[in-house]
Amino acid sequence: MLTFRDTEYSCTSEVTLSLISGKWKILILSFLAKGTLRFNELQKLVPDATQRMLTLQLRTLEKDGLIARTVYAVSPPKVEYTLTEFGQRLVPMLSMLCRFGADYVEAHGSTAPEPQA
Amino acid sequence: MLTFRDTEYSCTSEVTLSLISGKWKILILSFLAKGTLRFNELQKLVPDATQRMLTLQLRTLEKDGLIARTVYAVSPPKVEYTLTEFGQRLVPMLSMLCRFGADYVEAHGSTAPEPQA
DNA sequence: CCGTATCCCAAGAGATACTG
DNA sequence: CAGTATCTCTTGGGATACGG
Repeated sequence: MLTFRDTEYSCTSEVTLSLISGKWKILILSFLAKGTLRFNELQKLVPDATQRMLTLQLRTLEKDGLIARTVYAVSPPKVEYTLTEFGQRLVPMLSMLCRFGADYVEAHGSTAPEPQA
Repeated sequence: MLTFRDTEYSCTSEVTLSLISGKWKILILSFLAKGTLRFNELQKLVPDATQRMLTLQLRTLEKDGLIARTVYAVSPPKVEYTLTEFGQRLVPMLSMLCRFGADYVEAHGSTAPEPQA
């Protein structure tokens, strides 16, 4: 049992989960894992996220120290997002989650494998 | 992009997340990783979960094939829960999530480490 | 002992419109 | 270009009571 930022967790793994749960966070992190991106590039890569949601998720990731936001004082505005060192550390974990998920879907995908007749 | 059980996922890691997100699932899985448990044993181990919530989480985990439920036709009733093979496979991942979370809390815990005076 | 049923609330997320 | 501001709706979870 631990308290972290006014929230109670029964295991530190729940802290990790709280960092990456959010409709578009995994997608965002995956793309940023390949390199720095601007806001509108992310928008194109995650077209189903509304501008509002994309911003919200980015703000949370930034506040949590997983990504860094750099604003260039130019016109038109230019903002870049990158993974922080901690964000980088997350990448191999995302891969594991991916692999497990893929295995799971393959095993449970075709719902109820017919017993060989 | 994939559809699995009427839900859209942009990455298989999101499938994995959906399997383990739930207020008490990680805790339940962690305890079951150490061995089979009866319902009321779980209740004592997870006292903050209401009976209803505990049941709900267990039902979901069962439906998702991560735990198995065995009912013994005795009086008073006796029900046992165990990890399935797939549930076992989850265990090392939970450990990784734990370790990352612990690192994270340690690094970000004492909010703004004072520059050594 | 091991649940289910009902009611309620708060957080997360979508749609849409506006701005420096 | 890169955001805020509202408003609404759905979902997860809590409280409580009852049943085989």
